[in-house]
Amino acid sequence: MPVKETRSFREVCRENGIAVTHQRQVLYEVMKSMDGHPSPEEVYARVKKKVPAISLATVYKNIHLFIESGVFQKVSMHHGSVRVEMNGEPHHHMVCSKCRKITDIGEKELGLVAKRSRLPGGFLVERYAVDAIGVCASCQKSSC
Amino acid sequence: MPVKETRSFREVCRENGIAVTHQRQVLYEVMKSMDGHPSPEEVYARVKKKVPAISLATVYKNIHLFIESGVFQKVSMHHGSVRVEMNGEPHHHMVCSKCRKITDIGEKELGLVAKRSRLPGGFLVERYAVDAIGVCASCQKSSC
DNA sequence: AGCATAAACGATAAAAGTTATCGTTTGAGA
DNA sequence: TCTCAAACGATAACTTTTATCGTTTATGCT
Ligand SMILES: [Mn+2]
Ligand SMILES: [Mn+2]
Ligand SMILES: [Zn+2]
Ligand SMILES: [Zn+2]
Repeated sequence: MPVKETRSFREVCRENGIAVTHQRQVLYEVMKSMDGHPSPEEVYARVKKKVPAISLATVYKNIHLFIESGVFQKVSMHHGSVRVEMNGEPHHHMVCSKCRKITDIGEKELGLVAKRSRLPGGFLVERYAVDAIGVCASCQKSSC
Repeated sequence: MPVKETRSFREVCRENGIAVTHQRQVLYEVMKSMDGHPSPEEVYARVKKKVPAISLATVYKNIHLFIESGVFQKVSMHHGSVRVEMNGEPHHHMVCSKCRKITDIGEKELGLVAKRSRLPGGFLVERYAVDAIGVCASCQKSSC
């Protein structure tokens, strides 16, 4: 069973043209075993137990690599510096995955339906925030 | 017309029990005039043209104050450090506004949105990311 | 298996974003 | 006008992320 896991990781690397290093492999397996939505520091703390000499920079570099390769994803497009919303009207956002531009869009234009105020686990909903993630018109034209 | 604006800002301050300082007032008016979703640094650059001696710390402190008072909002709950998603199944998130915990929820349990792949302005949608923002069961019990 | 080379690694400095500290200034109520 | 808590500016400190660079390692080719 570790054999199968190893083979599948090797295939992932082969597909994406990246080398199979010891650090990379342990990182991949540790991350796969983690629940929730850890930060790079949390991943670093975990993987350090198995590879004590690993560098935080290596963790960051490989998390980026995994995300670029589609092996894992980012929880949100909105990490980094805080952004302020001055538009008091309830609305949602279109987020361009190329240029990261955030554009307002009303609920009606979005075609949004069905709003539950209670969700499984007893979660009480105050509001919904929807991101339509894709490519803006300007980035579709320019082939960058 | 500047008189009316001033009065409304004074009322906002009165309602929230905060002092009407010169910096605060200019900051409020500059921010209200800004489109999009600026970062604190962008706000700072703008307000500095009108109050050159203002400190970046003052900008940060007042942005927080405005957000806490509900005058303005944050674009997203997900600023700060990047979080990695290892759950490959398509899903959305419940985000607790008290403890900030992020919990997975499937599309079916959520009640979901309509799926338009084209949005106004020629935006091409790749996927939707929905945050149900509210209070988790644990934070409902504890009255903190 | 041995070799060459590009990629990856670890250590750490630097950059970016944010918060804390502290002495000085100012707004609000008496 | 006077008093004092609140707010301000300057800047140090902290957090998160990226860049740099010398060393090590994986890979493809004999
Ligand atoms: Mn908006
Ligand atoms: Mn998730
Ligand atoms: Zn774009
Ligand atoms: Zn909570």
